[in-house]
Amino acid sequence: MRLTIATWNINSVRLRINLVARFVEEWAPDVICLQETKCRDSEFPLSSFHKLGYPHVAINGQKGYHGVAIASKLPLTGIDRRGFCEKGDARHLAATVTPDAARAPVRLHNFYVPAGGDEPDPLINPKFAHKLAFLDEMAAWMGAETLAASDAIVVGDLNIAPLEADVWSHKALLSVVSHTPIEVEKLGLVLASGPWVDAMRRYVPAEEKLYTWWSYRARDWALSNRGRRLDHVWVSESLAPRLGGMQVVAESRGWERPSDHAPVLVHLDF
DNA sequence: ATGTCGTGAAGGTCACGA
Repeated sequence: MRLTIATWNINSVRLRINLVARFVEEWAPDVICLQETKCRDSEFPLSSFHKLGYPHVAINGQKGYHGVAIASKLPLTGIDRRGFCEKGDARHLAATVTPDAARAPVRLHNFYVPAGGDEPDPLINPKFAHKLAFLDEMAAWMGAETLAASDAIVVGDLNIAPLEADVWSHKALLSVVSHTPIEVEKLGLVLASGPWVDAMRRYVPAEEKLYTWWSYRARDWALSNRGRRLDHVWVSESLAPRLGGMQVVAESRGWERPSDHAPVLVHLDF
């Protein structure tokens, strides 16, 4: 069978539930991982997901900020939420899907890494310090738990564009939070806590521009095309041979009242 | 190129985070 997994920073799931509907009707992912749902669990539009064909939904929300969710056509087991940096933020959600009863299950981790504020100096910007600490804790925990030792996937808005071709201008963004060397280094340590494989870059060469986010502030996001690849899909090395394709659904950025992030889809063939 | 969004608590707009 083919398992299609999507990840999308939706920037308010309640405001954009109709965009979620349009996306899943056109792309029919088996599992959709959302970030920035921005609502309490009691406010989550659960019945909308049920009507869209996703009877299994795991949520980790909070009032107004952050929040992650996993909606699935297949049963979700082992639902778990980890807190990072003792902040009480809803930034992680894990669940297991079993695409093929004859195979080992796949563990899925959905992350929303802190954005980090504007000033790229942890000594004067507590939000940037939090982002760096979050990455350190992520690497330590993922390594200690050996998450990549069995079939596993990490998705989410990691809020870092690590490669030069992950941003519209490497030079211009070297001191812009999301592309600073210290963040890129720490994200590299998270990746190396695996072995994890950057699934998106299996399909687009490292030298080729690839974006998942375009600022709301551009007059014309498509014309200026000053994007960044902030959203990621990593698979354990054991799953890499199962990779069967990847798309960034950039057209969604042009939909009415869009999220500033586009969904990323990855296909796995079992 | 400091511009545009979403939320919440007010209170008919602003602060904050992104």
